[in-house]
Amino acid sequence: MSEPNTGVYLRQLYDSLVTNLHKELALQGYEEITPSHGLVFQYMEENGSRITSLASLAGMTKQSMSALVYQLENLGYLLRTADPDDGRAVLFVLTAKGEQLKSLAKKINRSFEQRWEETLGTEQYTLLRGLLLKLVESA
Amino acid sequence: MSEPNTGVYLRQLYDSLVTNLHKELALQGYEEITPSHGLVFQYMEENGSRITSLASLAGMTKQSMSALVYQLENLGYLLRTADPDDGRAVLFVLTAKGEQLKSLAKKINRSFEQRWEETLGTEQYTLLRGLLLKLVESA
DNA sequence: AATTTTAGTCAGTTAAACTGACCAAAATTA
DNA sequence: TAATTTTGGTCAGTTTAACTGACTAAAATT
Repeated sequence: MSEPNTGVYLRQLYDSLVTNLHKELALQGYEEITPSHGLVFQYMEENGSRITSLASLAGMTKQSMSALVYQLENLGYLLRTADPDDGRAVLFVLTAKGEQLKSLAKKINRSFEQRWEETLGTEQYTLLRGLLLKLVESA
Repeated sequence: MSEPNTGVYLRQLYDSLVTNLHKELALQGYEEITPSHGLVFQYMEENGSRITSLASLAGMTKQSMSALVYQLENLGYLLRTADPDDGRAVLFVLTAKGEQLKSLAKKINRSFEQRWEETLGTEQYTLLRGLLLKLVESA
């Protein structure tokens, strides 16, 4: 193979992060949590989110997002409440269990990224993040 | 949301690359090619690859890889030949159509990355690639 | 008041992975 | 060299996570 494209690097790094996260979560008893559940935690708003808004943030259909939140609700990570302002809508909020998982996941990812930071040095790692952010924002 | 982790950036950028690639390929008539087919093209060796080796490089089971190469064979991108040195094995090689697709995909990705390079400037983009490579290699 | 849009569900489909059981050829070991 | 184990691959069936289409009811618009 000649020069691998940047995409190959991006994918490998992202995969290693996700694999690590779910391996660690499984070790700590959260075996039922899958990568796609992560999207829900990532996009949940403080005072509750609607399926439609989660779906649009995560870039998937509301039917698919509906399935994800239904699973998380049944597993006790989310609570379904009625939206006081809109009789059609449903608001989901994180339960205590949900908050716990979210902060554990954050911790696991932070410590994994710590290894990246150590590999490059803090300065270079900050630089890397800045460059990535610039690309994300330019899209 | 507070500071997004680096993984979020990596995923967004990778997704945009893949989405662009398959949108462009579809426009040029390769609608039948899916992201997972890309793994085959990425890991194919010059003088033919075995299912087992492709599977291991791509990090999936041989059954799954078997399905992918079967599809690509039926679509005319791969040719199945017997391995002269091993009666159990099968060698797949790219057909002319397969080579064409591979080089088109490369071109599309290169020009997409070109936009990233323009956003950051060549120097910073080279730096970014170097940092990513360092992380990939440290794994 | 009638119509259209929006939030969400139900039902069914598809894509892409998985496991388990198996066969035949090759490699290893006794 | 014969018996056993490993390896390359297939077949059959399952699972996960997405999808589309058709629908209901509430809200917003005309």
